Amino acid sequence: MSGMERADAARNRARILEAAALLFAEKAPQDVTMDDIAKKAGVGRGTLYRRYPDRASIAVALLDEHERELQERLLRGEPPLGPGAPAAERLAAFYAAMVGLLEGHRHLVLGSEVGRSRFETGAYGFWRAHVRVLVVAAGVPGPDALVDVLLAPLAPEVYGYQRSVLGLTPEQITEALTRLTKTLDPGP
Amino acid sequence: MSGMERADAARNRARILEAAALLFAEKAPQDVTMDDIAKKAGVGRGTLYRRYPDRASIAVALLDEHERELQERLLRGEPPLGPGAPAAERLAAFYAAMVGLLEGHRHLVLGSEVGRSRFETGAYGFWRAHVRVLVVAAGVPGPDALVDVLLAPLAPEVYGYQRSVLGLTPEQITEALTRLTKTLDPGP
DNA sequence: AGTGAACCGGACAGCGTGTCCACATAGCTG
DNA sequence: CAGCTATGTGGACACGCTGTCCGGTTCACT
Repeated sequence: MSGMERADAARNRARILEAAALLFAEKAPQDVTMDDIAKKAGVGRGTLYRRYPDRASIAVALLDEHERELQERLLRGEPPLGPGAPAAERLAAFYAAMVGLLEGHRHLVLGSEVGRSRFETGAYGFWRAHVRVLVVAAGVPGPDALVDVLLAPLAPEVYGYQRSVLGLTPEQITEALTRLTKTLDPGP
Repeated sequence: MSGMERADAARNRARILEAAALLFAEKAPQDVTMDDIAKKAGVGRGTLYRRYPDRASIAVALLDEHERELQERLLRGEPPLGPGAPAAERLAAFYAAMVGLLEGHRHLVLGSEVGRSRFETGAYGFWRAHVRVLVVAAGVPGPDALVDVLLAPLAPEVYGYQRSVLGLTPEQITEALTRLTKTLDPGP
């Protein structure tokens, strides 16, 4: 069958992912070369390129399950993250959850954006759709422009700068983000 | 004297800047190679590298005067951009001015960030200091984290995505940004 | 076991970067 | 105006990374 993956292929995929995770953890994404990954995983370049055309796809694969879990909770989890709470509270909960995600997997998120921009990743589309629903629910006029504005501070470069250079804590950042929910209040 | 620039050097600097401006205008920053610029300017690679170690420095040089002008107006211009108006209004004026800058020189701003991140550029430090003053003036507790959050939507990638992919107008984007000034309102 | 298909891995060519140095030229000096 | 020196110039060079390609190998099924 074409849907079945051969045993050796599966084993190599696992080794690649494991090696990539280690490398992404120890140095900046743009300094991790495809050669490094192949070397550390003990496979040849061709094998690596067969499945993953670039670094980004590897990081995406590593990130996938974590993002999936959060996406699931947004869609069907308990309020305030899931449906049922007021838009502003859901947005605040989303921010807190995203800070958690960034804190745990910053290098991976950063790695998933090498070469292409974050807007081209599938995940951005999901976050965008989610926040858009909240903005619309709050009755904000012209919601489209606001969505990306609200999502912008979650760019990994911004978070990394705040954490590593400025030395801010996740709590401080979350608090500042929570302040953004004021934009959903009815107003002029 | 060591402070004096030789005439031929000055002429070549002008040719390099002119060539780079044309190239940045016609294609994406990462597709403009140092070779392209040297070729178009009619100088050798060595000459190019002598003054500008990378693409970013060239874009910064091109951007310099535009940013300087805005910085001047922020410091000493008329309210609401300059001093004298309430913090929220000054922030709104700053956003509007930055949209103008991005709209006019998006490729340059983008180009000034190849390789390094925008936080390392001198300009970011200036915008940061300015917004920080406004946030502090508004009496927001824990201002530091909020500053970068407020600055994040001005990242050229975000603006470019909103304009080119989403098809939003500068006015729509400015309006959404203006909504962010609500974060300066006194609150819980 | 035998067979076809999928998979593996290293070699290869192309591209961009950044450095280096022999040569040329500007601008000072007598 | 001619000689001198520091500065500027330009192209050749070596290196590292990318992405592709193909001969050989291994798996899974019969």
